[in-house]
Amino acid sequence: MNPQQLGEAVGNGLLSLDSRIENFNIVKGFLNLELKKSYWNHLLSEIANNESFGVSKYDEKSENVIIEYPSPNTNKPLHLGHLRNIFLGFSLSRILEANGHKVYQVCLYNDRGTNISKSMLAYLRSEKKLTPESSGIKGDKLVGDYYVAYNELSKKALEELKAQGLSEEEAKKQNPLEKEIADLTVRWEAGDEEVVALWKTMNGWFYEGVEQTYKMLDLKFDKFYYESDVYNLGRQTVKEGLEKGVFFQKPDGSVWIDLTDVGLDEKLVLRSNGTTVYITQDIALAYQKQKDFEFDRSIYVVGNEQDYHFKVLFEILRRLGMKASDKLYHLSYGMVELPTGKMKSREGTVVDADDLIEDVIKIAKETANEQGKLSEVDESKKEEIYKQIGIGALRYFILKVDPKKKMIFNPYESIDFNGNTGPFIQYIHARTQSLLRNAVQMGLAIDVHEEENNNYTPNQKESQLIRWIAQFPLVVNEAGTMYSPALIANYVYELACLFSNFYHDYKVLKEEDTHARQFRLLLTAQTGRTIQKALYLLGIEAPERM
RNA sequence: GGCCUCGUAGUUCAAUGGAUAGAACGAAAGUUUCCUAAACUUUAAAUACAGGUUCGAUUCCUGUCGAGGCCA
Repeated sequence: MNPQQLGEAVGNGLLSLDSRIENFNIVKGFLNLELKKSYWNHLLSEIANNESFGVSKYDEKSENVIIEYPSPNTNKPLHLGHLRNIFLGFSLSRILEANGHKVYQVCLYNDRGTNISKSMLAYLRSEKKLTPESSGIKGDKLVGDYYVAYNELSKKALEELKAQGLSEEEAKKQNPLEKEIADLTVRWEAGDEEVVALWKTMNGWFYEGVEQTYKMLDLKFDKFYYESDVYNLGRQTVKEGLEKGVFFQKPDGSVWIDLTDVGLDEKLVLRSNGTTVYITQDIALAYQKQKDFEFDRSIYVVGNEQDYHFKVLFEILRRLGMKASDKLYHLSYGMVELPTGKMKSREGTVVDADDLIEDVIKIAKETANEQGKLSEVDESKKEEIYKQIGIGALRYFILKVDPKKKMIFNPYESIDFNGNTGPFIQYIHARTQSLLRNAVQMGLAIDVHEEENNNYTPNQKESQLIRWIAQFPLVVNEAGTMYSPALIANYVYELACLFSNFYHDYKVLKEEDTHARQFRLLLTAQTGRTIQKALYLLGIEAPERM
């Protein structure tokens, strides 16, 4: 039997079995099925009558999912890279909820160590001893300023040493500031009151500042973890691991795990002096999270420069026999680079998160004013819409890219409001809402009953649109299993394009055939609803007008 | 040096191993007495290179070149 004959046979079989099929044809070894026109009316009504379309309910298949992001260091304010992290974590939380899971969002603050010591030292050395209150500077920015000040102090000290004839390396070794940092860190670990008090104060500034940024982005965490709480944990786990034979001890007393059989290395988990290392803390935190949330799945949103670290961590947890250790996932995303390359704080090329947010809102406002939009909306509402559009543009721009891939962001050009952008999709949504408002004014009600709509035969653009809307639940599912908000972004852009196309070619409210008008109103309502739901999953607001 | 990503129009991004590689920005031309022109319609423009597997490869494998990352 050749492909043509096989196709005929299968096609004829399906034709007799499924009443929804109108006809079929065979092209280049592909069997294409043509559905009956009435099928589309039926499908549209079904979607319209489904309250929870695209959203799964919590049931026996649902999981407790814990997702950790963006886990900043407390010595520097958030930048563009954190924004990608935040947008991904936030969107993925919503996507997993839509898949029926219970999602807990947590944030780990890396609040100790040499970085914050540097900011503290610069503060102690400064003459003015500025605080957020005295300076009016946002807390996280101020701590960051001190961090930068430290680097300048350090650079100056190095140059002085080099002027005395020391080599680069020797100067680094002898840098008195490095010793002071080490000293501060030791005093902090010993619980020195003065140091701990300053540490608390400066971290406090940071939290106050960064939480303003979180609020701007609608982030709400279920729990905050602090490195200072977990850094000393993990010894007990190491001990148990030794007893189980998962770890082994070297003659100097240090504890290791041998992962060479799975292509990784030998990894240190406890130093010979009994202090923990980074990964020991992560092991401890994993157990802490299990205790706190009894998760079935645990997701870490962390950049891809830590791929190796997470491979090792997950392998260790697996061997320790932690519950749900087969459901650990590192959502590894690529770096955000500038056209000039990587962001470097030393070269002052870091794009600050707050500044960027402020800029995009400003651009949204200017664009709206230029085009004379929103003239009939009152002032406070306008500001809210500018914010929704600006931040929507930023979120969409970053989320539409496959998380795994590194992306290039040009602060001056990337935020566009035309084309494949957040505002375009928001605009199409606003149009649907405008149509529906006008329909109400004209006294037209939308009828979702199938039999009413059956009197109309959808054209090709309409059936295409319905077909695409019907895909939505599948896409939500796919985005969840692939951990990829980009799939939702691509989906909703296509949806907006299809509607825009339909809207351009056909009248809705001015259509004289009442059956067609009713049908199109229902289609408009369902398109609007689906765009709104998809944007919600991306963390993007859908304004009623713009 | 070892390991891990990645390489698609001028630029930024798409494409479960499937049909003529799809958009957007930018470039060129056009659409407004018509439900929002942040829109719509045309045109030009791309799979780094060389092999292999397959009926079929942007996708999988090998090598070369190039970019980035992790480890020492």
